[in-house]
Amino acid sequence: MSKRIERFEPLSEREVRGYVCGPTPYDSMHVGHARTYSFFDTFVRFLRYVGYRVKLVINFTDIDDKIINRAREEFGNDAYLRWREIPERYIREFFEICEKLNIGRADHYPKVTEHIDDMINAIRELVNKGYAYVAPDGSVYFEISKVPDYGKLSGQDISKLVAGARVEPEPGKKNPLDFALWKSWKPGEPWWSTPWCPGRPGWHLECVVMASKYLGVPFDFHGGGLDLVFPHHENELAISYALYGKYELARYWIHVGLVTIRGEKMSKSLKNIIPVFEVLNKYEGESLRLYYSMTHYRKPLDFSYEGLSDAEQLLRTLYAACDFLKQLYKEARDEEAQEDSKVIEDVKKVEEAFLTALADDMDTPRAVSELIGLARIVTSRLIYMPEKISKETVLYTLQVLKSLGNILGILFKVDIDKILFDFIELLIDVRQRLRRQKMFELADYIRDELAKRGIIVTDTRVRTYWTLDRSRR
RNA sequence: GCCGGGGUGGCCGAGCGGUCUAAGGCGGCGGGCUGCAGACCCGUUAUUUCCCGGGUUCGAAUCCCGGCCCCGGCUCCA
Repeated sequence: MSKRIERFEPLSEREVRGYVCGPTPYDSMHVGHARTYSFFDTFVRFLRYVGYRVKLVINFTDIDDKIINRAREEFGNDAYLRWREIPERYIREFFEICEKLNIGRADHYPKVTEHIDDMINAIRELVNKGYAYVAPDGSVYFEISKVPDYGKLSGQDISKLVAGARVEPEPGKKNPLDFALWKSWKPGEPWWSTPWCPGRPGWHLECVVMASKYLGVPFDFHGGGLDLVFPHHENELAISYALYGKYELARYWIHVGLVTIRGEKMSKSLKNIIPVFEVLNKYEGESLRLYYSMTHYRKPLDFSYEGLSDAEQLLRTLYAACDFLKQLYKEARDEEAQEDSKVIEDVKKVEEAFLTALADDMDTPRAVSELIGLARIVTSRLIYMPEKISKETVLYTLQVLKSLGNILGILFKVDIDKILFDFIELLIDVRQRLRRQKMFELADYIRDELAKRGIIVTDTRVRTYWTLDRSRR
């Protein structure tokens, strides 16, 4: 609310409760949606890493104009009977994409259609308290002028908003800015019955109702895309003020910057929307995940495949470091060694810097660069001195690399099946023997054939290291 | 019109009053390692500089004022 970066202090000592505005499942998720959910997943992982219990709720607005329209397009006159297929399909897709992007499960995924009664009760209360009124057609509107601070969250001045070009006054509204809590039924639309009229819920109210049901009010953070600040979150805040008497639905509001394409916002009219599945046809979700982390969450992210390829390559470097460590482990000493304390100290420094970066308004780009620094320690120093470090130090380094990567939602495919690992090691050993006997043709053959299978071999003066390319599809 | 967010190297992107002779990545260049190769390693790649013009300060990319430009929001929006 202050428009400033504030120190994050949860309402309760050990637990953080958060609500993220989920999708309206009427179409495929695009790279902008995925950015938002990826960010909050990283945020939650970070909070957990530093010791909080986190309760996260992400909702589905599964009844809405856009869903009805989509159903009409697809099913024509059957839309009335089959509209539920639309949200079902896209909610399924949402979860598939979350899985590919390694976005962890929230604690609850409430749906509007499963909370109609709660919403009706809330509307009744709002009407009784005088914050809402019933229009002649039975629709119920929220009266924003009853909320003194309306506009504070988004920094809007209501007197100026009225003049806004895009406000299309609806009959029955006292003020064009009043918004529908309940929309009266029109032919062909789904409906639920209420004391006012058959119809369906409007946008905004559901988030307040469901957040309060699953988290209580106020809760710690409320998030979503930047485009939700106005009117959505402003209206949520107004509703919660009316309902709970406090102009504070959530302690902190976190809004993720929008994704642009060549500097412009993705939109249907510009036909520049990039659905997540399109990206996932060419890249691993993990690469996209890292790509997101390379831009600070509050900044706009100008999506490009070039940038994504950069991220993919970085990810290879990170995995190479992990794989090298596992091979290094075999060569490292059993007992404590000369360089151990120095290495451990350096690794700890990186870990600290990484966490400091995230504690500073979730500076993931800085965190990424720290993580790369850690990979560099491995690929430029450690692999050349197996005799100077202990197995324990190698394991420790690997564990830090993995767990820091895990906060960013990456490096979750480090483990390699033991049989595969041993098998590759065997081939590497055979190739080494061939090289020693100057049978380079055969040695190169092995290297090439391994490369075709995504195993990249690197000869160094101490050992031949190899890495599995996880970005291959 | 009103309200936000921005403008940093060839590109992406950190930095938010001194440690900036500007992190990190990509790309370029040079080299190393190697039998060769590399998605390996090292070095180098902004140096009258951080959109422009003023100002504050011992000191500014970082703060203030004034411009210019870009993007977004103003009931479809993550």
